[in-house]
Amino acid sequence: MAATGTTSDFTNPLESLHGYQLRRASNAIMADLARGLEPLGLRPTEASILLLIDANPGITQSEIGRLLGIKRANMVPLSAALERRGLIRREQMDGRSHGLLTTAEGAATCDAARRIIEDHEQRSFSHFSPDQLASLVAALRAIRA
Amino acid sequence: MAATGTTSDFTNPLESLHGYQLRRASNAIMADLARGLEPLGLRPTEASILLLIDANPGITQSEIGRLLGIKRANMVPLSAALERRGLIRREQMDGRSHGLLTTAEGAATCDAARRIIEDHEQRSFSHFSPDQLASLVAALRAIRA
DNA sequence: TATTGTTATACTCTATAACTATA
DNA sequence: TATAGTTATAGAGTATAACAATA
Repeated sequence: MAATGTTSDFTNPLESLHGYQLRRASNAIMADLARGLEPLGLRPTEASILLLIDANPGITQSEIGRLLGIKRANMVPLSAALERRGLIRREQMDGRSHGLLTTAEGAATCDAARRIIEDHEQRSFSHFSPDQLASLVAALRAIRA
Repeated sequence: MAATGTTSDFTNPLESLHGYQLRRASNAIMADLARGLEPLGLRPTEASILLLIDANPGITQSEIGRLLGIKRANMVPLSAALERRGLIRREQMDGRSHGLLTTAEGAATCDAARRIIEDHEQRSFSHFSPDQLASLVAALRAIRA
């Protein structure tokens, strides 16, 4: 075959691996979302934490970590950054734990993030039929568990 | 509801996002594969490079990077580590590029990696029907593009 | 001019160990 | 004893900018 540039002259044995396909798709999706959120100064992880606090006022760092699969220790700089930027605040709970809440600015930023995420989801997944999407999500949930 | 520990008392708005499901599934899969490859002293990225060299003797670093989505600059320490361990060797091509080849030990390690990866794929994806797997791969490829 | 390999560097995410204070 | 928050640290992966040598 002539080197037209449309295909590769190399064989990629990874392409037949489902795990590889999953990783490449995930990386592509996350990179696109990161670009979308950039104007807000939020990374995907920070946005996910903000959404979770907004939906669960008073939730603790540890609880967020459990829900999102983020280690307790790694939650510290993440929530500290959101607090420093005035997007969330802390409220003492029982002496060893604080509940997290969005500030007015945080709630507004959260709304903006939600719109960007929705737009991103539309762009990324609107090509699929409802049936295809349902079976995709079912597969992804099964893989996670 | 009583706090039985079987469900969460919190609402997770991320769960309805396909991108989030994709990332969590990808992270779970890659963590499992990393555990499987650990006895070989290979990380998933290193194993993927080794497989690609074994399937394409003489392939260059830059070509591998293009196929796997790894930047040229980031390929340097990766192939250097494989060479230092005696799993691959370089062969001068045209003065500015070298072809990469697996050594005998590298080919053997590659075989072992392939077996571990196959086992991992079986464990992770054998629950799905061929139809489900085909539509999953089609979806993941579409998302990547 | 474009490409290969390289160095240097920084950022994001993840992981573990260990400590304090509180329940 | 278990949990919440924290500090310190390390390791993967990814990103950009810049350079020399070569095509």
